[in-house]
Amino acid sequence: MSRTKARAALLQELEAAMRRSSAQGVLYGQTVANVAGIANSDLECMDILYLEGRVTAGRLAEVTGLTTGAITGVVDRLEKAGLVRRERDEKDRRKVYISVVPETAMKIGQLYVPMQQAMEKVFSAYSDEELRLLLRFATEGYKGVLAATEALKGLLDTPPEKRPDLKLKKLRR
Amino acid sequence: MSRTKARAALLQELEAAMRRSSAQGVLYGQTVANVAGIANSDLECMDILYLEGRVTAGRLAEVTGLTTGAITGVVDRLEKAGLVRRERDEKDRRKVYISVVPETAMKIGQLYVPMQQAMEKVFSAYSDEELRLLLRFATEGYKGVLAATEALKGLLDTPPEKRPDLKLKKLRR
DNA sequence: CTAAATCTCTTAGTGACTAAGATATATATC
DNA sequence: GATATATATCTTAGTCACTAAGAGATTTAG
Repeated sequence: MSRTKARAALLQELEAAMRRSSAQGVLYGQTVANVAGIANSDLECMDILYLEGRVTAGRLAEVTGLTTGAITGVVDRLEKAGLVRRERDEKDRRKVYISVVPETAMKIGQLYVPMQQAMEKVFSAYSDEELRLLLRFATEGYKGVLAATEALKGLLDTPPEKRPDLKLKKLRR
Repeated sequence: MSRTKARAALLQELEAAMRRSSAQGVLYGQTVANVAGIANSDLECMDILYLEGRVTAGRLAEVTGLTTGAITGVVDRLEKAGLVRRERDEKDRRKVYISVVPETAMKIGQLYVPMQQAMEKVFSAYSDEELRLLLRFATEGYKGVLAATEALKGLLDTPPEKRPDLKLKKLRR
């Protein structure tokens, strides 16, 4: 087997492995939402709030791909559960900032403990240098996926009949 | 800063980076489902079928965490779209095997091309040895997440009042 | 042969979503 | 400063995928 062929096989295995683990990651998230008793998108928004800090309702819609109307519902539910707070922007009173209530949100955070422990255990087998490689990959991978998402969204804006031969019409509900 | 503290910081960064990229992965999947015009769970099932091959309806329910009733709906929609076929098991006629229709499912596969291209580009910057490290990590990470999911599911089966101090009752709808 | 178990499907009801438009506030133009 | 347009969120009506419960079909155990 040639050297390049070995690499191709490696890449394919890698793709499958990543697909599998990311699928399992999705299932973990679903389980968290289930245990917490909140909807999946609600948890997704909590995650965004955790990563981005205080964000506007519109920004949540933008990032999640939900309509602003749906976000109103998400925030209503999260607010009722005491997980977030609505705060009107004093400078631009149309805007509503959503921020987490740390004391309550902590309880959600605890549901990630099994995951963190599992990952710590995995990480413990790697040297600092190896971890830096993984970090580099995660960072670059994120950018790649982000770009790919934008590319794919581009297809949505292209009128269906002009899309490059996917012929998806028959698949639509 | 001590050596262990540096590592702790590295681990934290790594966790954030992985969280971000996996969240973006979820969004990519949502976009695929959107462009294809199928529901999110329908796509998830297509993914499972791709990874596991021909599986029973019950197995789909098990892996996705949906009820068997919901799976009936998923398979109905996928079958109507021509993406899968139902096949009764001749040996045990209660079972229904679901298998993809390759010619049609290919069209869904094409929606992953932007992602594959992005990842190829990322991978191209790594040596074979580095890729092997990534593969090892993806494989171990999968096992870790799988175990963590099971651990978390365990909480669901524990009666709420016996759960280790999460006090989630107030969060339930 | 009967009872229990297993696997999928059906039904009724619920909840989260979209599309469209209402409301409130901000910015631009005259 | 008044009017028109733009922006940000919320409301409403309708839709679709989900769950819970149980029915139907088949297999396995006694």
